[in-house]
Amino acid sequence: MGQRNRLQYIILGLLNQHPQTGYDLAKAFENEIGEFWQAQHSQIYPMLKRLEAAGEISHEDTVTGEKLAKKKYTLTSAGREKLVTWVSQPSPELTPSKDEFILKLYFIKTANDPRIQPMLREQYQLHQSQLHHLQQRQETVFPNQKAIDQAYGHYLILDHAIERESHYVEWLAQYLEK
Amino acid sequence: MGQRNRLQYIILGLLNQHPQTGYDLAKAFENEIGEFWQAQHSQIYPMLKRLEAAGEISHEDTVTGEKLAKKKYTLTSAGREKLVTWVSQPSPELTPSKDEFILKLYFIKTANDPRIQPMLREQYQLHQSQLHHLQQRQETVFPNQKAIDQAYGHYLILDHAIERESHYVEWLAQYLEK
DNA sequence: GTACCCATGTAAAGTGTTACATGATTAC
DNA sequence: GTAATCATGTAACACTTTACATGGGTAC
Repeated sequence: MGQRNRLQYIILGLLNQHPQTGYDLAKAFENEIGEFWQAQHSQIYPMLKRLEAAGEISHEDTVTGEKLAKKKYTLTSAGREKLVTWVSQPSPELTPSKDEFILKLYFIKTANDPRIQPMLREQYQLHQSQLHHLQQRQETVFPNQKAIDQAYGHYLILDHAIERESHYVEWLAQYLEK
Repeated sequence: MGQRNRLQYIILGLLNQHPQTGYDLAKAFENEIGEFWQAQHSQIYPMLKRLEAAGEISHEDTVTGEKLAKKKYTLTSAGREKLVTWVSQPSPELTPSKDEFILKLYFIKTANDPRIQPMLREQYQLHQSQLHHLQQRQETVFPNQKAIDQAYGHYLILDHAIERESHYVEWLAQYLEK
């Protein structure tokens, strides 16, 4: 990963939805898109500066209350163009993934090793609760067809995340002893 | 990711299966376990030095042909202990994943955007061919029950990878227009 | 008044990729 | 002989996380 600087495009994409602050972006990386990309604020703020220096975004200071200064960032037309180009480009590479639990299983040689079942149970609970969480979010964010139509992309990735978790849970259950 | 130095444990786990060279390890990160962890030789060789300095592995020089020197690494008892501890430890965190294609979908707002179908088709082909590749590997590596019993962990992770790809493909197909 | 969240930033350290470098062996 | 693969290593750079640092706003 890395070195292709995908983060910049994701920030452009998020800002294209509506102008937001760095703090808002950091929240988005925990919620809406957290299933498929992560970034901390320490990575976001410098990137916003870079994008602004490159003329792809601009900011407006807004003041809440006494003097809390926020920087609300917006795409420039150059930024919007760059975003469109990125989205239109093919993504011909499989996403590498790193799953520590699955690897631990790999290092267990025999099917009757007593460590397997507790490990499976732990992961089952972990993914089951994540699945519930995602399903609840789907119910609240997309209660009807209209909500889906208005944020189709968001619907797609949430649906994908739910499918992924649900099959992970099924796979675990298959090897769980009753 | 990072900062927990998982790579060291994976190397210990691989060496525990049988003594190997850094080159062999690099190959393993492309093949057997490439679905769930990746590392280049530039990361592996320094790690081998670190592990050896820490007394967790040791190496033996072997010479093939005229003077090709290989370093075959083996676990020490300290290394084996460290590996067992790691495997026995819980893995209570969900694996973060980064999927550029899914994110691009997120930035497309409407279901009838003309970019969606070509993107889905591209990913369909990509994951379909990956699925075939994994299925073929399963057939050749695990032709019978005996092979499964002898490398149960390997069987599990290959099975998991196949399930994952196969559901990814199904998910894509669901949104593909005929 | 205090705990929690909003809000922005920088520094340090760790992890990972690409490129640089070199040489031996094997299959054609 | 030459291309592909085996084999080992370092350097530079890019990316990511954790920690350091600061201050305002809001709910109890």
